Amino acid sequence: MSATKVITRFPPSPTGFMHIGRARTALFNYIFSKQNKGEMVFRFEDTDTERSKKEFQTDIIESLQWLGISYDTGPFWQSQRTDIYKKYLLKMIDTGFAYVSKEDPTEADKIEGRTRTEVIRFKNPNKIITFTDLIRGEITFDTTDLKDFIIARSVNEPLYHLAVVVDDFEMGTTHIIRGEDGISNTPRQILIQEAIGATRPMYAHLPLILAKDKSKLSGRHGAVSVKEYREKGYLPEALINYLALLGWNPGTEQEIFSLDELIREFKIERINKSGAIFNEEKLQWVNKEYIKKIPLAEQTKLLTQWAPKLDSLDVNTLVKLTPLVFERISTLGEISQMEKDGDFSYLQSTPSYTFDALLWKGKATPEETAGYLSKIIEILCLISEKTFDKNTVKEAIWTYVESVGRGQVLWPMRYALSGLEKSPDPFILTELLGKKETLNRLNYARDILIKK
RNA sequence: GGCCCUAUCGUCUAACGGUUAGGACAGAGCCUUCUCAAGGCUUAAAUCGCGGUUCGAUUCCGCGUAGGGUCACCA
Repeated sequence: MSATKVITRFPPSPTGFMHIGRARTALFNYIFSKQNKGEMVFRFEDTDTERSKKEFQTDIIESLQWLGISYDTGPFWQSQRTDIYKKYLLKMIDTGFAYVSKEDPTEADKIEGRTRTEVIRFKNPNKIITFTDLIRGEITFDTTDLKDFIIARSVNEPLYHLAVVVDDFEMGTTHIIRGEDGISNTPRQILIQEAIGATRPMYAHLPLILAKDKSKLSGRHGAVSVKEYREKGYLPEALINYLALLGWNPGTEQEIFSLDELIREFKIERINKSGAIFNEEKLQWVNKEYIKKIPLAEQTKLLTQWAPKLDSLDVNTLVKLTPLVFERISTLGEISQMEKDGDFSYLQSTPSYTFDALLWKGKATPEETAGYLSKIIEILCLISEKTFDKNTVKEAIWTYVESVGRGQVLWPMRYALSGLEKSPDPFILTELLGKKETLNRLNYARDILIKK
């Protein structure tokens, strides 16, 4: 065991919403630091003042919070650290590791009427760099290809590579865990490290999260931001769980992990090397696993939150309705969809329909069906209001139902109560509606059949 | 194109060099069932190709091929 404390970092640039790839990177950094009793630094890489937006900063911070990923130090803003970078730039120029280079104005400069013709370039020693990646092993580059790359526009305007290396050094970063797209940045950064006398951190490059077509996941592939998944009604625990499983597994058959379990089980060397396609169907399944585990009281709260119109129902009905809804959904957003589709309509108002919908598979005649309903009504009338629940109702009518055929009776009964092709079973419906309303609806249905 | 990375079912993946190549999601079928769910059972589905190394390659090596990443005065 090394005596050095593990320090990881999460350094987003606030140039876009927190997307799921970024969230997974944050997650792995978080898990790794936690399991090593280390710390995670959070900083905004906002040296690109043109593209950095406050809105994105807010979204990133909120997403992190929602996911339950905390940091120990920060946030820092690179835009507030120019003095520090300047110090290093000056020193690098002084020691010959960097130089001010005369440039022809770029196209962009010409268009925007700028006349600046100097930048700061890194004096490339043109050497072979080999570094060890915790996930991929040794990776070698010939830095000659990099030429004398630009590290700052001026001493007051540092660019990404310089700022990153200085920050990671100053902040004591021991492990850089980032996406695979960072591999090709590594040799440049190591060169700068060597120039400023920084120690080389450990590297771990995560496989990328891919879209269905195996390309890098981006906006054009539909939902990619944490925010969107939040709005669709995914639980943070589920998203975390799924993201952790993308590129990592414990080697056992366990698939459901709390954040604490992840911190316990995670082994960085068990991370895969190849990119993984983001599969929302599997995410849905994971989400369902978590939704099932929510305590009833909390589920009921979520129910009215996602289907506000249900708020008019009494608490008792809501509590009974909750499990019926939750066994049918995999995201909370589906509750809103159900409300929109009218799946709860029968609870708010008397359904209307025509007589033929009441006939079981169209096989029973209206007369027969009216007879079945009459019999059911007759039996239900005998049950006292106090004991009127799904079990009592079922016991009371079951013998009769069996004698004439389940579908013959139960279909019209259920349809009469809900007015829906698909709904919970007729017994729970009677309980939900209560004796009085149940009889009203059954009578209404029978009347329709008779009038026919 | 240069450089770098990667390659097991449709997808996520498991497999000290020796397994009937395992699991999960999705799919199909069956059971349960008045409907929709839920649940249970069953099933189909993969080692990119060619050479090596080895008694034996999914596993190690090489070469192909394919995919991806990266090549900014963005991060």
